[in-house]
Amino acid sequence: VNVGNTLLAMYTKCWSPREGLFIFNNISSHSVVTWSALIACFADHNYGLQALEHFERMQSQGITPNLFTFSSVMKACGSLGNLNYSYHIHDLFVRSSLMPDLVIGSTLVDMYSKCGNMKDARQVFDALESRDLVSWGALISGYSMQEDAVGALELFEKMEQQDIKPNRVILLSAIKACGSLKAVRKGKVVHNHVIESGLESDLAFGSSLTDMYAKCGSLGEVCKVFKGLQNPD
RNA sequence: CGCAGGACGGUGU
Repeated sequence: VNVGNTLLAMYTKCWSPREGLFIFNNISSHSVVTWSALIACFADHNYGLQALEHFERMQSQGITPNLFTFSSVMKACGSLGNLNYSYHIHDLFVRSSLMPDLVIGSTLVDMYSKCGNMKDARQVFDALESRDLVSWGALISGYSMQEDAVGALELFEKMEQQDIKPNRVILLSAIKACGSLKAVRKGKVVHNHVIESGLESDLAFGSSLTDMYAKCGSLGEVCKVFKGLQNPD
């Protein structure tokens, strides 16, 4: 069977690593696109080691990684929590002379966060030339995952100051941080963002808000969330 | 003209 790059590219996310590898093995000629698609497939399914292995193999075939390759390998480093390889891939990227884009930027932030290295995550974030909600979200949920609720809320407030509207992912992390800090006042502010964004009916917020208010000891607010009441004022 | 890469909460296991 010979499957074209286009087909490979189209369905990467639907395939298990097993299927992805099978398809890859049945393609007669490989390019950076087919290699990257395979590595992305591994990375997506938390097969970090296989992603790194195949990245090494790709390089040994003399194929030069592109932005797609790098972002997938960085994602694999994050899921493995492999800080050494993270430094390695970051270094390779810098020396590649590829121009970093938004995806690379937030992937790096996420990679260092998942390795537990918030210092580098923050440094990358601060150095980004442009940021979108994913970049912000990667760092905020990084702080949140590392149980640095203060860091998460500080960043959230920085967003508010810049009038950047938080999205679902960011709000979820902020709510979690408010719960850890028992910051009920801030929690209500975040709750208002949720309402303004029309996300109250999202079931994820029901349980996160309930958890947050419960940790804050605000049982009245818990009831309101349950009844799906809007904030009167 | 399509076409491969990025952040995900609570609970339980």
